Amino acid sequence: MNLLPVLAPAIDEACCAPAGMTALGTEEAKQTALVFKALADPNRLRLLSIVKAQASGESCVCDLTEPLDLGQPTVSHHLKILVDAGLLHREKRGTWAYYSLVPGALEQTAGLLATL
Amino acid sequence: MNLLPVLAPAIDEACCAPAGMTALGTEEAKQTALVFKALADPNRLRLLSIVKAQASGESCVCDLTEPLDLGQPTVSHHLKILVDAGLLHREKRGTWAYYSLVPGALEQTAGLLATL
DNA sequence: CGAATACATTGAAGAATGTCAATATTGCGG
DNA sequence: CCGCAATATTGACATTCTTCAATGTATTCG
Repeated sequence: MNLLPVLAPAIDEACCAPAGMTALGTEEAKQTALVFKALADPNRLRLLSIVKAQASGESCVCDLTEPLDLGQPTVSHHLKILVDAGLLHREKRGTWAYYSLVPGALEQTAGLLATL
Repeated sequence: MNLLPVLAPAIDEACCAPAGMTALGTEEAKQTALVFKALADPNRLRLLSIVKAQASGESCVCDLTEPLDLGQPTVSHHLKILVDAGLLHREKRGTWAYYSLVPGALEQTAGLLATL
Protein backbone atom coordinates (compact mmCIF):
# COMPACT_ATOMS: atom_id res chain seq x y z
CA MET A 1 0.00 0.00 0.00
CA ASN A 2 2.26 2.77 1.22
CA LEU A 3 5.99 2.24 1.15
CA LEU A 4 6.70 4.52 4.10
CA PRO A 5 9.53 6.73 2.90
CA VAL A 6 10.73 7.14 6.46
CA LEU A 7 12.52 3.83 6.46
CA ALA A 8 13.67 4.18 2.90
CA PRO A 9 16.44 6.80 2.91
CA ALA A 10 19.42 4.92 4.29
CA ILE A 11 21.42 6.98 1.84
CA ASP A 12 21.80 10.47 3.24
CA GLU A 13 25.01 9.98 5.14
CA ALA A 14 27.35 12.75 4.27
CA CYS A 15 25.21 15.59 3.10
CA CYS A 16 22.37 17.98 3.39
CA ALA A 17 20.89 17.00 6.72
CA PRO A 18 19.84 20.19 8.55
CA ALA A 19 21.56 18.75 11.60
CA GLY A 20 18.20 17.89 13.15
CA MET A 21 18.04 21.25 14.91
CA THR A 22 14.46 22.03 13.97
CA ALA A 23 11.42 20.29 15.40
CA LEU A 24 9.54 17.63 13.50
CA GLY A 25 7.20 18.86 10.77
CA THR A 26 3.59 17.76 10.48
CA GLU A 27 4.09 15.44 7.54
CA GLU A 28 7.33 14.06 8.89
CA ALA A 29 5.67 13.26 12.21
CA LYS A 30 2.78 11.55 10.47
CA GLN A 31 5.08 9.25 8.53
CA THR A 32 7.20 8.42 11.55
CA ALA A 33 4.10 7.69 13.60
CA LEU A 34 3.05 5.09 11.06
CA VAL A 35 6.15 3.04 11.80
CA PHE A 36 5.64 3.25 15.55
CA LYS A 37 1.97 2.43 15.12
CA ALA A 38 3.08 -0.84 13.59
CA LEU A 39 5.15 -1.50 16.70
CA ALA A 40 2.40 -0.44 19.09
CA ASP A 41 0.78 -3.84 19.45
CA PRO A 42 2.02 -6.69 21.66
CA ASN A 43 1.22 -9.37 19.10
CA ARG A 44 3.08 -7.58 16.34
CA LEU A 45 6.10 -7.18 18.58
CA ARG A 46 6.00 -10.90 19.27
CA LEU A 47 5.73 -11.59 15.55
CA LEU A 48 8.86 -9.58 14.90
CA SER A 49 10.57 -11.29 17.79
CA ILE A 50 9.70 -14.79 16.62
CA VAL A 51 10.74 -14.11 13.04
CA LYS A 52 14.00 -12.65 14.27
CA ALA A 53 14.68 -15.56 16.62
CA GLN A 54 14.22 -18.09 13.83
CA ALA A 55 17.55 -19.59 12.79
CA SER A 56 16.51 -19.61 9.14
CA GLY A 57 15.60 -15.94 9.38
CA GLU A 58 12.13 -16.58 8.10
CA SER A 59 8.81 -18.00 9.26
CA CYS A 60 5.62 -18.98 7.52
CA VAL A 61 2.19 -18.04 8.80
CA CYS A 62 1.50 -21.55 10.01
CA ASP A 63 4.47 -21.30 12.39
CA LEU A 64 3.28 -17.95 13.74
CA THR A 65 -0.37 -18.62 14.31
CA GLU A 66 0.07 -21.07 17.19
CA PRO A 67 2.50 -19.25 19.53
CA LEU A 68 0.36 -16.11 19.39
CA ASP A 69 -2.87 -17.93 20.10
CA LEU A 70 -4.62 -15.93 17.41
CA GLY A 71 -6.65 -16.92 14.39
CA GLN A 72 -4.91 -17.18 11.04
CA PRO A 73 -6.70 -14.19 9.48
CA THR A 74 -5.66 -12.04 12.41
CA VAL A 75 -2.02 -13.08 12.07
CA SER A 76 -2.13 -12.37 8.35
CA HIS A 77 -3.54 -8.95 9.11
CA HIS A 78 -0.78 -8.12 11.58
CA LEU A 79 1.86 -9.36 9.17
CA LYS A 80 0.46 -7.10 6.47
CA ILE A 81 0.76 -4.12 8.77
CA LEU A 82 4.38 -4.96 9.50
CA VAL A 83 5.12 -5.40 5.81
CA ASP A 84 3.43 -2.09 4.98
CA ALA A 85 5.53 -0.44 7.66
CA GLY A 86 8.66 -1.66 5.94
CA LEU A 87 9.69 -3.90 8.81
CA LEU A 88 8.98 -7.33 7.34
CA HIS A 89 9.55 -8.81 3.91
CA ARG A 90 7.15 -11.30 2.36
CA GLU A 91 8.15 -13.98 -0.08
CA LYS A 92 5.75 -16.54 -1.43
CA ARG A 93 7.14 -19.95 -2.28
CA GLY A 94 4.56 -22.44 -3.39
CA THR A 95 1.62 -22.42 -1.07
CA TRP A 96 3.61 -20.93 1.79
CA ALA A 97 4.35 -17.29 2.55
CA TYR A 98 7.66 -16.70 4.27
CA TYR A 99 8.19 -13.57 6.32
CA SER A 100 11.62 -12.22 7.23
CA LEU A 101 13.02 -9.08 8.82
CA VAL A 102 13.90 -6.32 6.39
CA PRO A 103 17.66 -5.93 6.97
CA GLY A 104 18.41 -2.79 8.92
CA ALA A 105 14.79 -1.80 9.36
CA LEU A 106 14.82 -2.11 13.13
CA GLU A 107 18.07 -0.19 13.34
CA GLN A 108 16.66 2.57 11.15
CA THR A 109 13.58 2.74 13.31
CA ALA A 110 15.79 3.06 16.36
CA GLY A 111 17.55 5.85 14.52
CA LEU A 112 14.27 7.71 14.13
CA LEU A 113 14.22 8.18 17.89
CA ALA A 114 17.61 9.81 17.85
CA THR A 115 16.55 12.33 15.20
CA LEU A 116 13.44 13.49 16.95
CA MET B 1 -0.14 5.92 36.85
CA ASN B 2 2.02 3.02 35.72
CA LEU B 3 5.74 3.44 35.77
CA LEU B 4 6.43 1.12 32.87
CA PRO B 5 9.22 -1.10 34.11
CA VAL B 6 10.47 -1.55 30.57
CA LEU B 7 12.27 1.75 30.62
CA ALA B 8 13.40 1.38 34.19
CA PRO B 9 16.07 -1.33 34.21
CA ALA B 10 19.11 0.43 32.88
CA ILE B 11 21.02 -1.56 35.43
CA ASP B 12 21.40 -5.10 34.14
CA GLU B 13 24.63 -4.68 32.28
CA ALA B 14 26.93 -7.49 33.20
CA CYS B 15 24.73 -10.32 34.32
CA CYS B 16 21.88 -12.66 33.91
CA ALA B 17 20.54 -11.60 30.54
CA PRO B 18 19.50 -14.77 28.67
CA ALA B 19 21.35 -13.34 25.68
CA GLY B 20 18.07 -12.40 24.01
CA MET B 21 17.87 -15.76 22.29
CA THR B 22 14.26 -16.46 23.15
CA ALA B 23 11.29 -14.70 21.67
CA LEU B 24 9.39 -12.01 23.51
CA GLY B 25 6.98 -13.22 26.19
CA THR B 26 3.38 -12.12 26.42
CA GLU B 27 3.81 -9.77 29.35
CA GLU B 28 7.08 -8.41 28.09
CA ALA B 29 5.49 -7.63 24.74
CA LYS B 30 2.58 -5.90 26.39
CA GLN B 31 4.85 -3.60 28.38
CA THR B 32 7.03 -2.79 25.40
CA ALA B 33 3.97 -2.05 23.29
CA LEU B 34 2.87 0.57 25.81
CA VAL B 35 6.00 2.59 25.10
CA PHE B 36 5.57 2.37 21.36
CA LYS B 37 1.89 3.21 21.71
CA ALA B 38 2.98 6.48 23.27
CA LEU B 39 5.13 7.13 20.20
CA ALA B 40 2.45 6.07 17.74
CA ASP B 41 0.83 9.48 17.38
CA PRO B 42 2.13 12.33 15.20
CA ASN B 43 1.26 15.02 17.73
CA ARG B 44 3.06 13.21 20.53
CA LEU B 45 6.13 12.81 18.35
CA ARG B 46 6.05 16.52 17.69
CA LEU B 47 5.68 17.21 21.39
CA LEU B 48 8.81 15.20 22.11
CA SER B 49 10.59 16.91 19.26
CA ILE B 50 9.69 20.40 20.40
CA VAL B 51 10.64 19.72 24.01
CA LYS B 52 13.92 18.26 22.84
CA ALA B 53 14.67 21.17 20.53
CA GLN B 54 14.15 23.71 23.31
CA ALA B 55 17.44 25.19 24.41
CA SER B 56 16.32 25.23 28.04
CA GLY B 57 15.42 21.57 27.77
CA GLU B 58 11.90 22.20 28.97
CA SER B 59 8.62 23.61 27.74
CA CYS B 60 5.38 24.58 29.41
CA VAL B 61 1.99 23.64 28.04
CA CYS B 62 1.31 27.16 26.84
CA ASP B 63 4.33 26.91 24.54
CA LEU B 64 3.18 23.58 23.15
CA THR B 65 -0.45 24.25 22.48
CA GLU B 66 0.07 26.67 19.62
CA PRO B 67 2.55 24.87 17.34
CA LEU B 68 0.42 21.71 17.42
CA ASP B 69 -2.82 23.56 16.63
CA LEU B 70 -4.63 21.56 19.29
CA GLY B 71 -6.72 22.52 22.27
CA GLN B 72 -5.08 22.81 25.67
CA PRO B 73 -6.89 19.80 27.17
CA THR B 74 -5.77 17.65 24.27
CA VAL B 75 -2.15 18.70 24.68
CA SER B 76 -2.33 17.98 28.41
CA HIS B 77 -3.73 14.56 27.61
CA HIS B 78 -0.91 13.75 25.20
CA LEU B 79 1.68 14.97 27.67
CA LYS B 80 0.24 12.72 30.34
CA ILE B 81 0.57 9.73 28.05
CA LEU B 82 4.21 10.59 27.38
CA VAL B 83 4.87 11.00 31.11
CA ASP B 84 3.17 7.69 31.89
CA ALA B 85 5.30 6.03 29.25
CA GLY B 86 8.40 7.26 31.03
CA LEU B 87 9.50 9.50 28.19
CA LEU B 88 8.76 12.93 29.65
CA HIS B 89 9.26 14.42 33.08
CA ARG B 90 6.83 16.91 34.58
CA GLU B 91 7.77 19.59 37.04
CA LYS B 92 5.31 22.12 38.34
CA ARG B 93 6.65 25.56 39.22
CA GLY B 94 3.99 27.99 40.28
CA THR B 95 1.10 27.94 37.88
CA TRP B 96 3.18 26.49 35.09
CA ALA B 97 3.99 22.89 34.32
CA TYR B 98 7.35 22.31 32.69
CA TYR B 99 7.96 19.19 30.66
CA SER B 100 11.39 17.83 29.83
CA LEU B 101 12.83 14.69 28.27
CA VAL B 102 13.66 11.93 30.71
CA PRO B 103 17.43 11.52 30.21
CA GLY B 104 18.24 8.37 28.28
CA ALA B 105 14.61 7.39 27.77
CA LEU B 106 14.71 7.71 23.99
CA GLU B 107 17.96 5.77 23.86
CA GLN B 108 16.52 3.01 25.99
CA THR B 109 13.47 2.86 23.77
CA ALA B 110 15.75 2.53 20.78
CA GLY B 111 17.46 -0.28 22.64
CA LEU B 112 14.18 -2.11 22.97
CA LEU B 113 14.19 -2.58 19.22
CA ALA B 114 17.57 -4.25 19.32
CA THR B 115 16.48 -6.74 21.95
CA LEU B 116 13.37 -7.87 20.16
C1' DC C 1 -10.21 -31.91 -13.50
C1' DG C 2 -11.18 -32.09 -8.45
C1' DA C 3 -10.01 -31.87 -3.73
C1' DA C 4 -7.13 -30.20 -0.22
C1' DT C 5 -3.88 -26.93 1.77
C1' DA C 6 -1.94 -22.32 2.96
C1' DC C 7 -2.88 -17.88 2.97
C1' DA C 8 -5.48 -13.42 1.96
C1' DT C 9 -9.61 -10.59 1.99
C1' DT C 10 -14.13 -9.02 3.52
C1' DG C 11 -17.54 -7.78 6.85
C1' DA C 12 -18.98 -7.06 11.41
C1' DA C 13 -18.73 -6.39 16.53
C1' DG C 14 -16.48 -4.58 20.45
C1' DA C 15 -12.65 -2.05 22.50
C1' DA C 16 -9.48 1.57 22.42
C1' DT C 17 -8.05 6.21 20.88
C1' DG C 18 -8.00 11.34 19.63
C1' DT C 19 -10.38 15.40 20.07
C1' DC C 20 -13.14 19.02 21.99
C1' DA C 21 -16.41 21.57 25.26
C1' DA C 22 -17.25 22.17 29.84
C1' DT C 23 -15.74 22.02 34.39
C1' DA C 24 -12.50 21.42 38.23
C1' DT C 25 -8.12 22.47 40.50
C1' DT C 26 -4.22 25.02 41.85
C1' DG C 27 -1.28 29.02 42.61
C1' DC C 28 -0.76 34.02 42.42
C1' DG C 29 -1.92 39.01 42.74
C1' DG C 30 -4.78 42.58 44.58
C1' DC D 1 -10.90 36.70 50.43
C1' DC D 2 -11.77 37.27 45.35
C1' DG D 3 -10.75 36.78 40.83
C1' DC D 4 -7.64 35.51 37.26
C1' DA D 5 -4.39 32.53 34.81
C1' DA D 6 -2.39 27.99 33.75
C1' DT D 7 -3.19 23.36 33.74
C1' DA D 8 -5.77 19.02 34.70
C1' DT D 9 -9.90 16.25 34.56
C1' DT D 10 -14.45 14.67 32.94
C1' DG D 11 -17.84 13.45 29.57
C1' DA D 12 -19.16 12.82 24.98
C1' DC D 13 -18.54 11.75 20.13
C1' DA D 14 -16.31 10.15 16.01
C1' DT D 15 -12.65 7.46 14.33
C1' DT D 16 -9.58 3.82 14.31
C1' DC D 17 -8.00 -0.71 15.80
C1' DT D 18 -8.20 -5.69 17.08
C1' DT D 19 -10.32 -9.77 16.44
C1' DC D 20 -13.07 -13.39 14.48
C1' DA D 21 -16.24 -15.93 11.16
C1' DA D 22 -17.00 -16.54 6.53
C1' DT D 23 -15.42 -16.48 2.07
C1' DG D 24 -12.07 -15.96 -1.75
C1' DT D 25 -7.63 -17.15 -4.19
C1' DA D 26 -3.93 -19.74 -5.60
C1' DT D 27 -1.04 -23.76 -5.63
C1' DT D 28 -0.09 -28.60 -5.08
C1' DC D 29 -1.41 -33.36 -5.39
C1' DG D 30 -4.11 -37.33 -6.80
